[in-house]
Amino acid sequence: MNLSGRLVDAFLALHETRRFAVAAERCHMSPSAFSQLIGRLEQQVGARLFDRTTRSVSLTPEGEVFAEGAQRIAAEMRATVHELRDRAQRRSGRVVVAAPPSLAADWLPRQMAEFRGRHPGIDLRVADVVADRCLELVRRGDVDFGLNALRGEESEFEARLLRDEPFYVVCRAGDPLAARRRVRLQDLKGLPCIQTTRAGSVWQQTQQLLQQAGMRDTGLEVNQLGTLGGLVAHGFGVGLVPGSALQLCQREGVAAVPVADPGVARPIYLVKRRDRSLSVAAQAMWDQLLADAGRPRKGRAAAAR
Amino acid sequence: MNLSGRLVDAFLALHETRRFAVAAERCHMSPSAFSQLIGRLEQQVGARLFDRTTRSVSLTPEGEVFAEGAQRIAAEMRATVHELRDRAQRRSGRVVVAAPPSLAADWLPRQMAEFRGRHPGIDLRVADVVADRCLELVRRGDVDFGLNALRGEESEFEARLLRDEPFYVVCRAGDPLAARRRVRLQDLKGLPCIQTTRAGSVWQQTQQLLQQAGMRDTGLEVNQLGTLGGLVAHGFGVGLVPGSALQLCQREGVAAVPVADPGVARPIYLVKRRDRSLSVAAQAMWDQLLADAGRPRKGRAAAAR
DNA sequence: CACACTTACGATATTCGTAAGGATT
DNA sequence: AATCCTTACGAATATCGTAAGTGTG
Repeated sequence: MNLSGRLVDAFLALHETRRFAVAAERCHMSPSAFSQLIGRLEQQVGARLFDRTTRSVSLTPEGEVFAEGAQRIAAEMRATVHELRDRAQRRSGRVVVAAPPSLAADWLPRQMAEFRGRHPGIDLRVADVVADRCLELVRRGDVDFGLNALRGEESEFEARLLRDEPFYVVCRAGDPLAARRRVRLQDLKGLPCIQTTRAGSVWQQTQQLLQQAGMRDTGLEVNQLGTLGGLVAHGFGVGLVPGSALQLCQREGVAAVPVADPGVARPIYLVKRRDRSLSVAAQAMWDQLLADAGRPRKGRAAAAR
Repeated sequence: MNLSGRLVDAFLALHETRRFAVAAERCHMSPSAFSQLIGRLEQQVGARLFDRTTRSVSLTPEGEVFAEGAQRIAAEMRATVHELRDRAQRRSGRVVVAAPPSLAADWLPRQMAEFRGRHPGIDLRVADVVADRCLELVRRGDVDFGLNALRGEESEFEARLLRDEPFYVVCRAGDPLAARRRVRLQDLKGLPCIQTTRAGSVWQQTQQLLQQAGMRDTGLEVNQLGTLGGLVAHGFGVGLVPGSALQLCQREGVAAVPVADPGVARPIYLVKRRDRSLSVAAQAMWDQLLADAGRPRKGRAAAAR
């Protein structure tokens, strides 16, 4: 017993047209092949489905029973295949990406807008989370992939470096540092430092840098970069933030200067579960992000002013 | 694009077992063939459905989408095919037969009981109607076939003679006729006659006979044969009824004597629509009735007493 | 190197189309 | 005689199994 979509379609075609010849044509077949096909169908279901004389074709009582099932089967098949085709063609689907607040503030939305232009049918979502939760979301499958400074366990996650973000010192506009085109870590020695939350990747990375640089710990630790900007503006200290986060703390009276030391940068990885492949939609987004990273960098990260 | 039941089953098997080899065996195939089959499926739906390394097999996001549809499709197919198989095997179905009150009173129920014994799953119904409505029910498809003294239009109906029923004269037990083993029409001359309803086949046939015999019209016309029995018992006249109807008018003080004239009989036809075939269930009943008619007649129609 | 899926390729089975056959009007 | 479905039969296609190949742990 093996019903095939073609068998069902043929049945329905004959049911509707009540003509072998017409139904055969609709199914792109010769009348002969079509007749044999109906014969096979009847044999497979074990009952005659059509009463046929040369004059008329009509359903037997069993045929009527089958017709109802056939319609449901055909509908399910159509729906399922279409759904899948749509996803494969990127005409539908959903992509959920986890990203740190810095990237979620501007760069990622820009990417999403571009993606939406290309694939209007795909539903886009973003989970803006601190680094700590990013890998967790990826692991649980709550997001398709994540943008993160940590690439996770090699065995569990698959990561691709998207780019390295330079760090910036955020200080008061009046600060001597603000006049410089770039600074080095050693220049920061003894300066009061405002930290971001420990859950974020920035803290996890800058913690080392601050100690290397010998900066002074103010004890201030903010969850939102906007808060950092405010504290800096009012003289509580300086901050060390990656380029993409600049916009969030930039404001009147605040300046930013890139840190020039080689190797001082925040990597941004695309991270996915190693054991699961991306949906077609997610893969398209992943590819786009990667392609963008490969493009010659335009004036990203509103350069220091 | 052509989904087949096998393809869907294979998909589900692999989904459940997560092993090509095991799933292949469950589908009675070599691992190789199974692999190719999954490959074809993926090609047909246009998306990769499984992530497979030699170590593990799991669904892709598209595979998960497909899995839901596949389960519905498989369920529909199973249900539809089973339903049809059951009907073809006479394990389910329904038969509705139209019959005149006389046959519906005893003979038909007996046949139905026998049929039910053979095919307990088949739902049996009977429409006990006068001859006038019988063909109408058959025409409208309200019944699968009818038992009737009229065979209907040759072009519209297909009829098979089931048997010829002899007529009986129903009279008071004290009547001189009651003592005879059989009578002839000529013996009835001048006797007061009680008729059955004009809508029934009995009236339609006996009307002629009564005139031939020269009986006297009492003006009495009953709908129920029981009424006829009552009228006869109380001396209102005699009745002329077919064998199968005897039981309905038989009672204390009433006797019945067969009419011996050759050719004086009521034919009982099985009648169906010519342009529609019977359901498997109905055909089985039809065949049984026909077979019974062919069997040597046992003491049907509680002989005259 | 052992296991599990895939690919190659010849064998087999289905399915198709052309053409002849049969039935109905 | 015309129309429409079915059967016959060789051809094309699809599917299968054996066996070799490939990648992973």
